[in-house]
Amino acid sequence: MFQGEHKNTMDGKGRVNIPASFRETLRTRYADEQVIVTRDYDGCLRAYPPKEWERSVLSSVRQRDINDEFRRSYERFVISPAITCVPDKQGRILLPATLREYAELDKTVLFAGGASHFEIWDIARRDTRIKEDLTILKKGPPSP
Amino acid sequence: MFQGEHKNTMDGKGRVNIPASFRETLRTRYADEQVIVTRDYDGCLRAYPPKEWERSVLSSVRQRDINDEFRRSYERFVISPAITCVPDKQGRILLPATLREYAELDKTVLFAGGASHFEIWDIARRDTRIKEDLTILKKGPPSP
DNA sequence: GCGCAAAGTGGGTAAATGTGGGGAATTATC
DNA sequence: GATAATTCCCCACATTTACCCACTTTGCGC
Repeated sequence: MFQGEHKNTMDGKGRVNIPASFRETLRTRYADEQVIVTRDYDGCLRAYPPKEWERSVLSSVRQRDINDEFRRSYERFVISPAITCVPDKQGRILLPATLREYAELDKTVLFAGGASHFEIWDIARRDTRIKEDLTILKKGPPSP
Repeated sequence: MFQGEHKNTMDGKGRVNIPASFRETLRTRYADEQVIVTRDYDGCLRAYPPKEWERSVLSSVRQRDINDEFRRSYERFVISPAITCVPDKQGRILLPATLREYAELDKTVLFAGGASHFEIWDIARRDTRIKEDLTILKKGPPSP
């Protein structure tokens, strides 16, 4: 389980440290170090352990018809920019320029745990997003 | 597996470097260097390792009747402009003028990984396309 | 507080990757 | 057949990445 929010700083080379607790989860629960990072359509990046990537992303998209509009968009937007990141000796990953630009990451980035994945945010973006979420939540869930 | 998005620049002669990770995939997974490049009907180019070209393009089209309208269009549009590209010593391929013009490639081009092929895009075209994809994705998947 | 270990940050250097261009060989054009 | 254009095959250089080491900061024990 990836949980909690952690701020780490990205250096000039585009390297960021994965929070130790997330690395711990990767080791113990997935017997793996690497993660698959891609963009999320809320403006952040998402990282999955390879098993989860296969289980919750690839396999679900494959159930759709190959010419399905949603599937094609999803593949272009989510699948194709995905890259496998292997942490270096210090536990850092190098985020490729294209993903960094998309998520507007600069110095301080925020790692946010999800159940079986985690997100990587630019702080400012996350803040505005959280505010939006708050108003959505206060309205309450849709009736049905 | 071809994965990730990579920006490379095409020089005045029409040469572009294939991203190193794609070349790596070609070597290790296909024991080959060359790729077959053709047009895709989303406005970009598509490159296949020869084996995949045979497996996922040629063989599937051959299953259609030779007088089938779709097959005839497909052959004219996709099969016939295809050319085999062999990387030079630096790992670059020379894209023929006709394909370059079709995809409106000029300076900076984007290589986007697919499962068993990759695409070559003009950045601006890809961006507008991605924006469309984003609105499709935010609407959520169709009810199945 | 003090000390230790773990976590996080920064930078140097060699290798790998990407870019540009010259000139010979080949092909096209008239 | 001569000339122009294109392609191929080198070499040289710039940029980026991988790998290593060292330092600072944080958390936690006594």
